[in-house]
Amino acid sequence: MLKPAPPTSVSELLQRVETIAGLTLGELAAQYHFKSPDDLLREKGWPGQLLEYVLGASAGSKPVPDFEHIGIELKTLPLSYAGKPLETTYVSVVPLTNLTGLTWQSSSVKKKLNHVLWLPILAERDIPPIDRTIGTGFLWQPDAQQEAQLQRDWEEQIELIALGRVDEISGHLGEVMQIRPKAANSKVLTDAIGPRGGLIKTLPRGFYLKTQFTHTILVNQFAN
DNA sequence: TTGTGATCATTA
DNA sequence: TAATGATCACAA
Repeated sequence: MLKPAPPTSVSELLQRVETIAGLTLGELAAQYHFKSPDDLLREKGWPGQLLEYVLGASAGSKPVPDFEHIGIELKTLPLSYAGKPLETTYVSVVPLTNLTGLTWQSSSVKKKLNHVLWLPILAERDIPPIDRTIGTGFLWQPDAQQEAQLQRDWEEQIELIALGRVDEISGHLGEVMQIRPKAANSKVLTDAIGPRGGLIKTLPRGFYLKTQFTHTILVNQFAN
């Protein structure tokens, strides 16, 4: 099959999502002649890349939503047999310099999470990647409470960074969204504000949604 | 080199 | 066993 064109409307995207619900990742990959690794030790991003391809998301790493025309971000959500998220969800890189004037409203997190297409995958670790089943995808936008939680976590941790205290941040901070390393390995360094106001070198970081938060999104969705 | 797609694997 | 810190492939 040819590479699918980007969906031109939300309803078209949702139709495609319905079509793939219930298939395994391996079945989908075979249909589109997409590679199928035996494990994810070296291709951790494979589920997301396969789904992006099949649903017609813009390829590559651009600072725009996956479905640019309709402003929707695609996120796969790996679930246990019990239906709980197995992993945190990466959102975006954490800015560590040039924070002056940066606000929640103008933040990358706010933009990224404005409109998300969640695609649950039954992805317990004892299931080989190709046998993992795609669930029912659904659109989500943060409600007032969720946005308030995200904003509080963002502001609290960005303030620490602005104060030059990035090295005091670890994954335990944040009620629903944490900051953790996001790099090729622990030797990668980038600029950040230091305790005396100058620049220091530190590990690149990313914002991640905690599993408790994505689980709540899931429960709300399938309760309605 | 940096950002996007994430999961791996050791620690607590 | 959940969560934090570490890691991998690829594109631009």
